[in-house]
Amino acid sequence: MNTKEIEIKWQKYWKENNCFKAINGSKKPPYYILVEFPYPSGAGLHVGHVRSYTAQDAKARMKRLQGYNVLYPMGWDAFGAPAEQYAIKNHIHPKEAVQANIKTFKGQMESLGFSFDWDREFSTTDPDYYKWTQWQFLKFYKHGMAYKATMPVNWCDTCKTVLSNEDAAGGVCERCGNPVVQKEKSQWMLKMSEYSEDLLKGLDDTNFADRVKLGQINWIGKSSGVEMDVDIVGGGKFSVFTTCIETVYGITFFVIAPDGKLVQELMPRIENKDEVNKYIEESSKKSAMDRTELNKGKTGVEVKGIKAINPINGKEVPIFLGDFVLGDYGTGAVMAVPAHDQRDFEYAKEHNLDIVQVIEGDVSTCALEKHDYLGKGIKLMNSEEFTGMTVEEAKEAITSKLEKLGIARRVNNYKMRDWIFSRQRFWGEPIPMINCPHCGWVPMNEEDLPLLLPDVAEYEPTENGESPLAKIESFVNCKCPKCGADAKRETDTMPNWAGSSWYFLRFMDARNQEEFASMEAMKYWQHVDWYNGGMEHTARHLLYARFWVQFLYNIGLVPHKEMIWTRVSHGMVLGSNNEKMSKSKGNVVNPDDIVNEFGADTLRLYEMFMGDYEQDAPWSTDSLKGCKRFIDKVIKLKDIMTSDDNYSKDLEIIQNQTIKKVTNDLDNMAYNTAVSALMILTNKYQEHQTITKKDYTLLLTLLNPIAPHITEELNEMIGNTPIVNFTWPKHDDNKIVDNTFTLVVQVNGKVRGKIEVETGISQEEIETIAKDLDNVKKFIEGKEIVKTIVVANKLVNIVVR
RNA sequence: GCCUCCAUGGCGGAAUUGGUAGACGCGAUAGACUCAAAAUCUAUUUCUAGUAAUAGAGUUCCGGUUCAAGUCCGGAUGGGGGCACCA
Repeated sequence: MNTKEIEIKWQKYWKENNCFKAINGSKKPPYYILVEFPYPSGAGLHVGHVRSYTAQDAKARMKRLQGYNVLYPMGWDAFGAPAEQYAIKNHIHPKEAVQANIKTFKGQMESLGFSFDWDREFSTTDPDYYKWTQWQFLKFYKHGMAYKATMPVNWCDTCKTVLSNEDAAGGVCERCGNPVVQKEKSQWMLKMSEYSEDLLKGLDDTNFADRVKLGQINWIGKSSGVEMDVDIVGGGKFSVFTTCIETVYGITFFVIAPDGKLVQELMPRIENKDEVNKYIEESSKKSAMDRTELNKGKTGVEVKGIKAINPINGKEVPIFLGDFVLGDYGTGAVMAVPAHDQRDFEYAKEHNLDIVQVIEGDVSTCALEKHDYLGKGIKLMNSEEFTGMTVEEAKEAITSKLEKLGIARRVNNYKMRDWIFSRQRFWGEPIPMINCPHCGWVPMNEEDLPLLLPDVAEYEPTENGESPLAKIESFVNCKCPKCGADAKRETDTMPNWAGSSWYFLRFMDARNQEEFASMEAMKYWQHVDWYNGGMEHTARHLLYARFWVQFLYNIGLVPHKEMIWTRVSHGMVLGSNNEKMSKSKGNVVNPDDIVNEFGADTLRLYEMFMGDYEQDAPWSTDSLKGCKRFIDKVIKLKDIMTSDDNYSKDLEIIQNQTIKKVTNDLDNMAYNTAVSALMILTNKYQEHQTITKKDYTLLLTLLNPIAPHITEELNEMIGNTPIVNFTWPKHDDNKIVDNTFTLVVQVNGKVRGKIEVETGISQEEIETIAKDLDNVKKFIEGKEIVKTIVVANKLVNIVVR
């Protein structure tokens, strides 16, 4: 059989008959299946894409046969640094590169027969789409959720560009190898931290797996503690946050951030200015992650001439600069209790500082930390009136006392920070803000959107790190929408995350020219039922998207606070050497080659069969061939088919078991076992010598979601109407259990015999049969039977002594 | 460093959630068909001993709970993912 011809034939049939069109407002129950839309890179579709798209495609195809109005859309996440880099390197406008790449991707997807509703396709780079991304940014701004702030960025002075932490790893620029410095930049920020609590609570309204929820919870990073004011000798004060206020008597120094405001305020009074400035200079070269690593957290320098006062006992203690404290996180200062915090302990040893123990236990070699002492009834020491209280009592009593003194407050602290929303890049959505010399920052009028990216070829980086847009005068110069004066546009663009934070809403109503999506459409679809994507996106992308949706909900623009119900993450397809596929390693498999040589159905089937969907799996062409062999077996079954239009009676049980298994497995993303069940059914059919038309049709139907082309073709050849119009089969619970089962007989938990017995046999009968087995007798003879445990329809365990 | 997930034959993996470890597939070995090869079909395939029945060992390692542990608990080792400008 010519797979290529069959594939093209059915792909054409599906397209011409609008088989996969989702209808807004349909009477059928809605079912929204989503895969993360890809970034259309020049490399073309990856076999990893094929894995997740096939998985969701199989689910979509089954759900349609089950009577659902299925929305399975596809689009393009095409803004971002890679497209810009590609453009600079190849002297091609990113717009053109993206268009060409999308064409390739789409052709590849079509060749694999994915049942996307292409009528809803869009790219985040379409003005029709980013108009609404900009419109939503204006909503953030108008509701006080967007603001400008000065933030440090990784800067490469050679490449004249801002770098990600990844590209700046180890303090050197990934591209040119020169040292990376920290540079202050004025950036647009979204007040995501305001949503910390809501984003935590919202998880209750989702069906995410526990580990996905945990990822979100940890990212938000809530901790309850105390914020305490600390006076400086000779005037001034700062505050610190701690979750361990019970150790307050153990403070022997404070550490403040080298990049914070406080050190600058204190500068005139600092005696060792040169030393301090040198340290500030050094730490500005390190990224946040390098700074906070525990084993590197011991560098620091004392701020001489200035002491802080421990508010609980009035003791004067030194202040240090330490780069493990970040200026833009928390209060930019921490209290240090070396006896009860390992990092402080090591810091104290390194800098010869006092260690004062305030909780009972051994602190001679390392700190006694909170996980060592909490919840164990351990008592305080060296803590004035609190000495002798348990840690838990003291926590409360000390907090109350400090509160009464008016120098401390109970607060919740969140790790999650505001979202840095500016990028100094060309290839992103322009931020629709105008800086007027008289009015300050003024939002564009909504009716003037979209603010188009200028259609010029000047996207190379600027000398000073401004966005390439800053060089384009026709873009920059404009009139203030408020007063009409000459003004200048914001030249930063949005991060790639912006467009992907709400695209799933647009798919619900993709051609709407009046709104980003109508409330009616969003109410009809309700939410994304299954959202599939990569592991690497389960924390941040999902959090950004949830934040965006919650904001839109709060201003009345979407119907629910959470618009994504279930999130699943697929494992990667690795190269056959078990490493990530990459050109440099030469282990890349191109899906086109596989489709041409083995057919789309074989590739789809193999990728579903290769392993647990949520785990990484290495590519194996041998295993792929095994899947081809399976499809050939299914084709050959046609030769033993009779025209009998009933099911074979003796295949009833295995058939009903397979229906149940495949249906459940497709629902639960257990594709590898669904395929395995179909292989077992096929093997049974083969042994059976003849099968009826009905038997064969059932197999083709169950296999159809995974291998749609060949099953449609075979189904047509045996005279049926297309499977795409079928109703999905249902199993009969009365026909999945055999009337006998294999009873497993154990003695002391070890299997000593197996015997075929009737289903539903009584406990007494089972015991009698079990004890009568020769091999069992050997092991129980002359021993006392302590007890006998029977598991219904499964096993019996005789415990002897 | 912090958070998190994972670890089962020669290989990919399965195990109804505490109840037969190794389903299904690959590979390998032997046989059938063939002048031959490929394809296909049949049989065997966790390890050790045994012709076999069967016995012993066995799910990264150490320990625990239980009649029963791949599954639950404690600890260790190794690997993947995330850590805020790659997406």
